[in-house]
Amino acid sequence: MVTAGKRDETGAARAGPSDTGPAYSGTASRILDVAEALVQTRGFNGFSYADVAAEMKITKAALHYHFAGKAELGEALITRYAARFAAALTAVDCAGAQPAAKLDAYASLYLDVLRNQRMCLCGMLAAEYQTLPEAMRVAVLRFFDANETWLEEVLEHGRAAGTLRFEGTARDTARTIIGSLEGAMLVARPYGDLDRFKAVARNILGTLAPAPMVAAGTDSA
Amino acid sequence: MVTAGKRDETGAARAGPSDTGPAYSGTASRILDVAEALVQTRGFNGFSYADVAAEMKITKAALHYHFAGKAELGEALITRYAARFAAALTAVDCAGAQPAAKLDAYASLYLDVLRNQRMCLCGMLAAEYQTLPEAMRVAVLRFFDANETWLEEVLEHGRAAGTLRFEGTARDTARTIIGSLEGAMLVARPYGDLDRFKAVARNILGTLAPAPMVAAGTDSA
DNA sequence: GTCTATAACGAGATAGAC
DNA sequence: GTCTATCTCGTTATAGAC
Repeated sequence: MVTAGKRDETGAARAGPSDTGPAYSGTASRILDVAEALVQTRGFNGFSYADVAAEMKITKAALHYHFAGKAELGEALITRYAARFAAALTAVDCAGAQPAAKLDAYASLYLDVLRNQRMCLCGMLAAEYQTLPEAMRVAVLRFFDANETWLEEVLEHGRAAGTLRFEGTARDTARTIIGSLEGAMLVARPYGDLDRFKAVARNILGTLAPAPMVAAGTDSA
Repeated sequence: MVTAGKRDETGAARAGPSDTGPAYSGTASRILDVAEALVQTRGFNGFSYADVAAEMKITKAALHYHFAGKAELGEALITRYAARFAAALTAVDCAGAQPAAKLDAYASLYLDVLRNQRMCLCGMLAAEYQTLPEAMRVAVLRFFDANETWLEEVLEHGRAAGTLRFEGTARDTARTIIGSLEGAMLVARPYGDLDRFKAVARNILGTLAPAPMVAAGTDSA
């Protein structure tokens, strides 16, 4: 599936105690880092092997050794990104905070991406969806599904505990959160304005809980 | 709204009594139609002159006669799209409905785009922003600015009349609406699921007014 | 694991005929 | 206003040396 030619020659890159996904060699891992940054800023159709090779100071041919083609590289990018995101959500769960605080933490993940002047990888790929190879399409949808599932559970727990209030289903509310935060990133990034994102996140999450959300410096609520 | 069908080359394409923007020749207008559809579905970096020429059954060279380069074509696309969108908003204003109904109409404009399995032109370009020529960048931001200004006024009027309720500034709320609807389109399109968009729109607009919104056939909420 | 070299193709763009 | 023909460049990808 991922076409990492060989395994690590040294230690490989591991995340932690729970092993998620394939481990890439140091070079393959760095290729993914560079490609990821390029896709998140320029889009999958807006970068080339030449771009990655130039930034890494290796040749295009070397890239093909690690990832047979752009499609395989793209697939690996999503898989790694999704695994990292899932790990971040698990970390939030393990912190054992209240549902409302979990939603704040969720929004903070988006904010961190935007801080690096990047778009969410899968949000970017969602825009280019029609041009993507099938394997990438499937992976993109799975990413959103995973987000939805996690949010749904947080929302249900919050509603059961009485700390979150919302109309309609938890699923629709989860989809609203995902869509709104993705869109907030999409629009805020061209303006280079973090506050634009924060204002939307505050508005969205603010309707779910009485307490102020997301790095709320001004406590007008 | 958004993207009319085909016009004959003798009549040129006019919107109505109030003339907005430059009038294109029949051919130029059809080029814009085809290119618009391609950008909205595949992105600016996901289509080529060859694609347009093929669909129109003319040659690439003919395209260059009407639009010197891809940058100029892109600029013309945004300008026309923004003018059409502005005209649609003016039409909503002239209908003289209540603020809440205007917001519904606004969301319907997005829904119509999604119905054609397209992304908002400027939402798509926002994703590709970093790769766009300067003139296109400016035009994209102006589109969002115009949306924001219009929504801001609707929101202010609604709040003054007591038919809309929201916390914070009208500007931040306007930005929330834009971001949320753009993001809802972005995510709903890959799933090919209109309901996904509707659910988000209902949730977002529902927090602003007591009445159900957006083509709410079932008022069970 | 990385290189040189190159194939094979498509991109945006131009010149000049009709 | 559209054509044929061509140019130049960048793209993905492969073969084979080191």
